[in-house]
Amino acid sequence: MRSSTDTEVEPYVGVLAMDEWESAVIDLFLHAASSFGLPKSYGQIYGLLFCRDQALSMDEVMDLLQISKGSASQGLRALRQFGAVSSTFAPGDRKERFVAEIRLRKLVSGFLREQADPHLDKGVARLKQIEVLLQYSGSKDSQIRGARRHEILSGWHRQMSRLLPLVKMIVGKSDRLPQKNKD
Amino acid sequence: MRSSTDTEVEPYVGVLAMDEWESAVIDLFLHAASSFGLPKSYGQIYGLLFCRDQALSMDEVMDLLQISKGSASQGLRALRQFGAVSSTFAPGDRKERFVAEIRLRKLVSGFLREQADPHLDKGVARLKQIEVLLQYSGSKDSQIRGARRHEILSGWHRQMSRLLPLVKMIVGKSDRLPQKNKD
DNA sequence: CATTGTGTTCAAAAATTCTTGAACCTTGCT
DNA sequence: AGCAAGGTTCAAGAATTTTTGAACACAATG
Repeated sequence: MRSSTDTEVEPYVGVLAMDEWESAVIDLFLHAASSFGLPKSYGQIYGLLFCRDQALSMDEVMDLLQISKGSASQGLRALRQFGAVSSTFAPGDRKERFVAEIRLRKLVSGFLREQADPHLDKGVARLKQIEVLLQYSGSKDSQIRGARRHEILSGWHRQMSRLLPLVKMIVGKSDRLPQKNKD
Repeated sequence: MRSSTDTEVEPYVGVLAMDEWESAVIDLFLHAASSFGLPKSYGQIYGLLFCRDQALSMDEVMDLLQISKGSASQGLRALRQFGAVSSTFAPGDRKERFVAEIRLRKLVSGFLREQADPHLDKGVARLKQIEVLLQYSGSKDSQIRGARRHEILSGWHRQMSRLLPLVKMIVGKSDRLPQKNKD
């Protein structure tokens, strides 16, 4: 009574349905994702997994969220990269199943690792590049001005480099809730 | 020797030219902007102003950056909103002139104020909405699961609300460089 | 070793976001 | 009031990003 080729003549909310509150949570993460500059589908996928107690397969994600295979595959891969979902292979089953990471510390540090750290690294290279160009600079005046700007940027870079680890620390404090904490 | 209707038959890098290091700085901010989810033109405009000692008019920004009137206008408005640029009216001149805010603390707090704070506020509303939907929820089981998720999200929200002011504080510390500091 | 179940890739389509520029305000000047 | 300079708006076009789905790869199974 739940073959997956059910029909396509009607709205088809999926054989596997969601509660309204789940849709609201998914919507919340959809908006959160796009405000972080991530594709909306990433947010949806994370949101769905966040709501569920048991791990879901890619098929279930596609079905519940009504998204394509490609989106599901790419989204799950990216989320795993961030450390926002982890996967398990149920013994005796070929399907990979996914669960959401719900420890804020892990989410934040994964996000920073993937998004902020690379930028800081590229920043170093860019600062060096500016330093080089400064030599060729037109007037002496411009050279001095450029040197000042370079100092400022270096200072900013240094501060950001200090801030990020601090954020990772702070967010970790008192992460646990009254509920069970499988750490 | 520097009329603004000069020619349009050649590449036209602008009568007002930039040094190479300035282009590199502008490029740096262009990338930074898009990694913050802001339009690239915002980054370019900020970068240009960041490089300069004297305030620039909108015309000069358009000319140097080769961007349209609309982009310049909107970009400058948005940057002012963030507190990333400020404008002055030179006495006896109708043109508005712009300078970049160089203090990292100001930049960060402006960004957080415009981007993060609104999200936290909307978050409160969303949490309430979820709480409501929870009542209608299908099974008792789903209701309990939903209540747990609601708790988790509330905890996250609380932590983020604590973190942001802290970040604003931390970035402010030792903002000044060897150079003069007009604070 | 052909087949089936699972998941990945990637070019093309769809959706979204950014930029442009012409029309339109507003203000100050004569 | 008429005019011109300075700036804003916003619909349309351009550019970019996201999603899709069909083709592909891989491994386990009969």
